[in-house]
Amino acid sequence: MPSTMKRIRSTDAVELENGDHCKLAGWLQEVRNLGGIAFLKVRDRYGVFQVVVLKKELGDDFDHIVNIPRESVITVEGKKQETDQTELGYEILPISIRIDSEAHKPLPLGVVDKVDAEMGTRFDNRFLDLRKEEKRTIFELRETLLRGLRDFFAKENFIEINTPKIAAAGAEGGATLFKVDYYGRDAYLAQSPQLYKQMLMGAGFERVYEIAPAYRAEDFDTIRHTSEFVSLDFEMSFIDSSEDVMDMTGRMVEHSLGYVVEHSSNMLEKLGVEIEIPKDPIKRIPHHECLEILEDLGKTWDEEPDVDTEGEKMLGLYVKENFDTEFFFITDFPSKLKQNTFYAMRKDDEPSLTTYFDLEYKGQELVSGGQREHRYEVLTGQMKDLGLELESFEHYLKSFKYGMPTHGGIGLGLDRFVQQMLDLENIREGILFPRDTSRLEP
RNA sequence: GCCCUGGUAGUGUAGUGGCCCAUCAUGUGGCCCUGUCGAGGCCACGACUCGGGUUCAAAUCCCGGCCGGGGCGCCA
Repeated sequence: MPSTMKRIRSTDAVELENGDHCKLAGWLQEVRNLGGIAFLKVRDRYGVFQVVVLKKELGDDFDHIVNIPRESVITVEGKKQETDQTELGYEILPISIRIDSEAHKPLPLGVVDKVDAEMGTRFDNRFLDLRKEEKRTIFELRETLLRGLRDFFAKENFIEINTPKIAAAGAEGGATLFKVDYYGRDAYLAQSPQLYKQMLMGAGFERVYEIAPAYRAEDFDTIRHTSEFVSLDFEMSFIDSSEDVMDMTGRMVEHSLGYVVEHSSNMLEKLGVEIEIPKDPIKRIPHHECLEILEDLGKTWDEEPDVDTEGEKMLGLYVKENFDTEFFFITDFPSKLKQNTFYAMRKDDEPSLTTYFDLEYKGQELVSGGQREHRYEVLTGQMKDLGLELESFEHYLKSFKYGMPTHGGIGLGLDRFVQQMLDLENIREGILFPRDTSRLEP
């Protein structure tokens, strides 16, 4: 019978003396039955340990043990025996084996099968999919990245905030919002914390950041969009220009990626990923120069020239080849392209341009940000030009009437950050339970 | 929203008018095997997304439904 001995991790058993008794537990990954001897491969979060059972010692129990279905949860108590024939350098000679949870057969998705599964099958059985080490490693690394980001913001004296995810109106005009029933009233899931961040600048918080879900009811079907994603937003006051925001953004990326490399190099090795930490300052290329570069590269446009998806990829390769970096800012977005972003500040000396920028990472948009318009009259003017009803923004606009500092900030797609950092083919790989146009469960 | 593409055993696939009561692998079940680690050997089990149509004949062609994958627009 299992004793009251405490269960230890597979990797902690490495430290035990040869012959020590211990208790380990995990999922029975596979049984290698050779007839008179069988090897059980048991997996916990940290590794895979081996249990050796002999038929001549166990008799009928042997047949029972080797027939435990794969992926059942078992607890093994026994003696540690060192060996150079297993990955962890030891194996367990069991005294008792307890089945805590017998797995049904067949598995809807093999954990260590030699055949791949399609994404649909994998996400329908995500808990099984995540039993694979490389899938779980993605989320260990995602957590390290988050820790690195929070570490940066703490050092820079930002306050982590939480703003409402249900609101009466959308933050930005034109965006597609999910409608919900709020005690009989129409309400919408937040697609950005933008307006709240700005109101907190008016409240005197000076530096805030939020890491929270955002919702977009757009009909996209791509490898870089989901309907629910985690948005990292920061906002800072008393800036001189959007240069201050870009500088902060660059150092944020530099610090967080450096943090991942410093704390999780073993995990990166498991995935075979090498991370480039951007050199500060990150290269800035004005939007109009991007278009010139693209033209030189032979790109043509059917309509108004812009940095479209193809252009982003081309520019990503261009900076990689010419400047040996995976990062660059596209700056000075034309006002025409940012028309819906009513809070974007236009350049005083060149109103056809905004202070807005994107940060591109490996040829994909990662960050969007800039200096916000803090002058009440200018802001409301831009909103009127867009045809917005000022009344529905009453609470937002009020915060601009009684002392609003200059400010700016960014929004970063955390899932995209993970995707690009780890070279994941699809953004969904870095999301535990993704939501897209067709998937609402699990 | 527009465009492309797909749906065959639990899983992944081959087959694109008759050679198919459907290939291979993996899995599952059984038997053999005392050092396996992509274990090996032998045997067995298990499938054409749904509805309609064309045809002597449909997994295969056509129409529609349902469910996926991807591109663009847009965006993080």
